[in-house]
Amino acid sequence: MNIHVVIFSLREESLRVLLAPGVTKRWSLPGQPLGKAESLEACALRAFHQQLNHPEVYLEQLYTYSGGSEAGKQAVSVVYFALVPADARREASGEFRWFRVDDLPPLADNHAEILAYALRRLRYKLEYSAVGFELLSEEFTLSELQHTYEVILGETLDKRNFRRRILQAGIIEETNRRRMRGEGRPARLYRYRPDAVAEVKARRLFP
Amino acid sequence: MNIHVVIFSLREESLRVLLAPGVTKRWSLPGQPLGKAESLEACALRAFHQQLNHPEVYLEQLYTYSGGSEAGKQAVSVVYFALVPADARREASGEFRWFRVDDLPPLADNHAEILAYALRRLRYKLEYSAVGFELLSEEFTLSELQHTYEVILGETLDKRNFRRRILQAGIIEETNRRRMRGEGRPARLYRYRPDAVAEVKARRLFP
DNA sequence: AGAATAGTGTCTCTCAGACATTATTTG
DNA sequence: CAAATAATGTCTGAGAGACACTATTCT
Repeated sequence: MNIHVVIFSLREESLRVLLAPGVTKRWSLPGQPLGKAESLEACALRAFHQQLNHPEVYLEQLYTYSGGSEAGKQAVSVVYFALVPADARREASGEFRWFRVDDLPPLADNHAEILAYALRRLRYKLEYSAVGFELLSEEFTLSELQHTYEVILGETLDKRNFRRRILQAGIIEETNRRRMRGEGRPARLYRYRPDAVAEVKARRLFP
Repeated sequence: MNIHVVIFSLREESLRVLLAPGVTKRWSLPGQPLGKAESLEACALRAFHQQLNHPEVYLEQLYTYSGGSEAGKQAVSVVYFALVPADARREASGEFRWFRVDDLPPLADNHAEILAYALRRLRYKLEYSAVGFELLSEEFTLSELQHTYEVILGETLDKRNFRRRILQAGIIEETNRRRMRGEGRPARLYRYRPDAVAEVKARRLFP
């Protein structure tokens, strides 16, 4: 009875997933055995923190698989997926690596299948929920948000339509601050509306 | 490590769920312990067939819960939900009962929470997939299908809009047969398009 | 003929998608 | 003033929802 975590983040202009090296040449999803009297969520958090030293995580149960590895003994694995902001760079262990989701190494067991499903679900959720924000820091520009969507969906979006839709969805609000990057006109910073954040958090571990 | 199944069906004009009597006065979802080297799907089917002797089932993994019962030992439960056609009346065991989802008895453990979630998911899926057909027999009239939707969603729908949408979704097709009930004009019978059924089945155990 | 149920078409309004120009800042 | 990026509005077509009458069968 194990927990595995699919950890997604945006690094260097692409969507990436965190993998740990296996005993053979295959990589695998970070995982932990479920402790006695430990909840699934607690164990998933533990598996996450084993790799990344970041307090804020979006964590959601994905699917439960059976028969992943040996045929002799029952191997049940509950898989979660996690989203971390791009600025969460404080890595803990040194053995894992971030891989682009479109350029993966050979994977152990059925982890390729799991990852494909996690990616499908992430793309799907992006369209009907506010999950995209979980990959950005607390304040962000609309261009950054749009770029996040484009990277995950793998397609370009129209700037005006994107802004119209995201604004009238009512989940983000303006701040008075701007991002001065020195190049071009400074962009206004936005953040999630606190009550929208609350809604999302309420659904977090229990979709 | 147990499997539980939320079994929905339409009986007597309402959506119902199959429950088994517990040791106390509380009822519970049908369940089975996961056998060594048994897959989750196989065990869910077993739990289903323990109650109902019906070959065709729509079965889908719902969620995995931990810590349901005792605090001392780990209690993990993988929950599936099942849909059976209204004409599947061949019950096996005699102890369970069909309860209306809007009039439930006291339930054991966290089964009320599970059931509420299963119902939410059923309603939600109804809107974007062809899941409604799983509750009807192979051939059905559009009025029967609409009635199914109305009972599950708990609201009435416009007849013309319903027919337009369901027909142009392209998942059902006419047959040459009609349902003669003796009252009123006979209704044309429809069935799922075989290839559309294939699509749905392919996604069945792996949403 | 009457009761019962099946079956059908139109209009309006909202939302999604295509599309180009102006505005603000730095060097 | 040139370069870079941010910000903004309109038109068109498709789909959703409101809405009432005709058709077929049985007794």
